[in-house]
Amino acid sequence: MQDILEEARRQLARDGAAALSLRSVAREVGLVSSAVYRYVASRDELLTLLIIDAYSALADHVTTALADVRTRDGRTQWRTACRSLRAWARAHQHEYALLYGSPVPGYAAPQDTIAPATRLYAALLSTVADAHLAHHPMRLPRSVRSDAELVAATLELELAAPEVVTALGAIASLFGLLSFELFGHTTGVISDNDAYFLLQVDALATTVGL
Amino acid sequence: MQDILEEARRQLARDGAAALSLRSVAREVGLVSSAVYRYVASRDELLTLLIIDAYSALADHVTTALADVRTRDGRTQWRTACRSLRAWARAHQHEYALLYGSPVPGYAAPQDTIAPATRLYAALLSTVADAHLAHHPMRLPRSVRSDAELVAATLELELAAPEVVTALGAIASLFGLLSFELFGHTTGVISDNDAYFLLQVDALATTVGL
DNA sequence: TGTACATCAGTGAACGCGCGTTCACTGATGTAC
DNA sequence: TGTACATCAGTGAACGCGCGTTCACTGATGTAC
Repeated sequence: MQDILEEARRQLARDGAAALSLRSVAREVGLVSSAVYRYVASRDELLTLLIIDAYSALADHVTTALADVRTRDGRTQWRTACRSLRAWARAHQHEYALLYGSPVPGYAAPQDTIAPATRLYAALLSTVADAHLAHHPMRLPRSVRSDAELVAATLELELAAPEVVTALGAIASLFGLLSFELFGHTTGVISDNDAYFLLQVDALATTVGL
Repeated sequence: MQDILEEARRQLARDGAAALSLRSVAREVGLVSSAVYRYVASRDELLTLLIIDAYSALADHVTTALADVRTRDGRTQWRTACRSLRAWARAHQHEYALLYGSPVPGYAAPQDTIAPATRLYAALLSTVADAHLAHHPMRLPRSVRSDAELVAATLELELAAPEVVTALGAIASLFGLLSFELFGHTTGVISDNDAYFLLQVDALATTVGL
């Protein structure tokens, strides 16, 4: 089982989710194709395992980066989280694409992927938890307000609704920046992706009130 | 040729790029599979045609929406552009995924896709062209500054480098928001996607100085 | 201590599927003298 | 006006490929009496 997962991870990293097949995993691991079904019910289940795996690895990566900086400064934390997120994404492009790119056609993500996915958001939001937003002229519709409050409650964050909304916006921006870079939309436009990313991350920190 | 493209568009819209095959297009259009090669050199070329097509359709959509509002107010323009972008994306999810989601494995976008892709960015940036950014404490590294200046020059925009950078950030944010929504990352978090999107779009307008 | 049985990982063949691409060809339409 | 030839859209068969999944099976290992 360990072998199968390892090989599947390797193939995902090398060729992407679309190219992942039970048969080639079996082949590489020295089994006949049908033997894999002793361990995994279907291709979709394998994919689910890999997705959970990737979410967890990413969350671990960011979490330990945050633990390592040992600072109480929100901006530094935010910067650290963003940089480690980007580092992981660049090192695991296919995994990133699997998690945050186009949904795999015909595959419906089961409930089990939610919790590991949430860990990253929790880590990111925690870095802005002590941001002091001078003033929020943001008037929230009831629906959005209650969503935001639910997020804060679920993640046990001491943030008011407008702050949560702002922070969620910053997270979406972050993934927008990453997806643009990793999916090739900055090619020919941005020459220095490192500097550009850091600049934007700092701008987001400011927007968020850090 | 027209028929082939139409059918390919239809299959792309229905099943996504991954499921698009020359054989099924041929079948549906009433040709034998090899006959398609009289019109299209390979599957990749067909994909390229569809990508160019989609970029153009999207740019058209946003451009005409902008032309229709007839306002000189930047914020209204920005809002209009964002809303029409989102409307198109929601109505053409697979096309959106093809353009802005994970890159198709083994497919390298040729030069021909750049121009049509640029039209949208030009339209978006034009809406912030007369934004007045009170003050930009942004210190730009040389590399980023020259990239930004090149963008402004290429698109013939009267924007200083820091403003371009801010605007590009807003565009990335926009796509981050859209991708999150369309790729299912707001499910269970945001209940009222319409309101949430508009709120964030307005926040971006403010950030950008509109 | 030895026999009978159950468990279980892995095998091998098969089903049925769809794909991209090539190639020699037919047969209708258009063109040139 | 009529014949000879060229063009060109489309055919049909084939190559070679890989896939997910099922199913009856073997043979080694472990367990119970």
